[in-house]
Amino acid sequence: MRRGKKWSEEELEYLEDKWGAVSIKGIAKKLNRSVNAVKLKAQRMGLGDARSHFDGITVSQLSLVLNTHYGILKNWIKLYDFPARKKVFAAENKVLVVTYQDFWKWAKENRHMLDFSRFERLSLGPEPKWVEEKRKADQIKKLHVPKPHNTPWSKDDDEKLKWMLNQFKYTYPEIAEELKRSQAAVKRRILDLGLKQRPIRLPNHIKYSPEEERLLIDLLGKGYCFEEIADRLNRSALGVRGKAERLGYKFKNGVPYLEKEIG
DNA sequence: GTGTGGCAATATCTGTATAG
DNA sequence: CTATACAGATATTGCCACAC
Repeated sequence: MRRGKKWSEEELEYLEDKWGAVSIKGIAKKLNRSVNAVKLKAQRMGLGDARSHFDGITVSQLSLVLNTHYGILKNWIKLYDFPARKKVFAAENKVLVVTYQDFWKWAKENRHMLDFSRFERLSLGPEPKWVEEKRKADQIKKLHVPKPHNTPWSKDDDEKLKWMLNQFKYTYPEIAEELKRSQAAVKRRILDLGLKQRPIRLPNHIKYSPEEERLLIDLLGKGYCFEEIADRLNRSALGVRGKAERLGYKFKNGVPYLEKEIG
């Protein structure tokens, strides 16, 4: 003869999902059961220790693994739906965490935001298949644009830029490669320095063949940088970017998407 | 159509600080 | 030592205009 309520499917699911993520007290309250009843059920389900059950990482630790900054992850949470949530471990403190599963799901959609060359493979658990190619793309990007983001322009950099412009024989790809920055960065710097000279333009009457368009779309989706795609198409990164726009792509923090696609 | 001009907006990064 | 907050500086991105 049982005295307790029978556990519904929904309740069991909830328990399994929140075990280790929400305090036992919280689960008990939500399910309108006693703390003991919840503990007992979890034990019988073989869920194990709530604390070690968590298959994820704190956001703070993740920022270290990714070799970025805590503030950047906070920005991703705020603006890009990074799937972090508050979790109570041992004490009262709530800490931002993300499960590996949630992380990889988000990472797939936002792969362009992540630089996989910054961390060793498998340091965040088993990696989905697409990661291998993205990491390769990121390593290639580093060859095109070796200077880390926000690297200040030195006097020498600026002088070299001016000198090259004054030769009136260098293109964006050539100047960017020499300065180890993206072509877009070079373009912006020319503007900021108030220079009147411009790199010589590449021919602008070469139509993209269907194969070229397909390659562009493919590489863009896989996360290759514009410089690499441009090299393969024998064009400029600026041009490839423009073509991507004409193909209907929009960009949000480097992540390409098509307007008509919903979700 | 294609590559690029121009510029506002914003992400990244550094540094400092606080609390547990 | 870990987790978090926040501000300032500036390098880079998003977007659309525009000349060929």
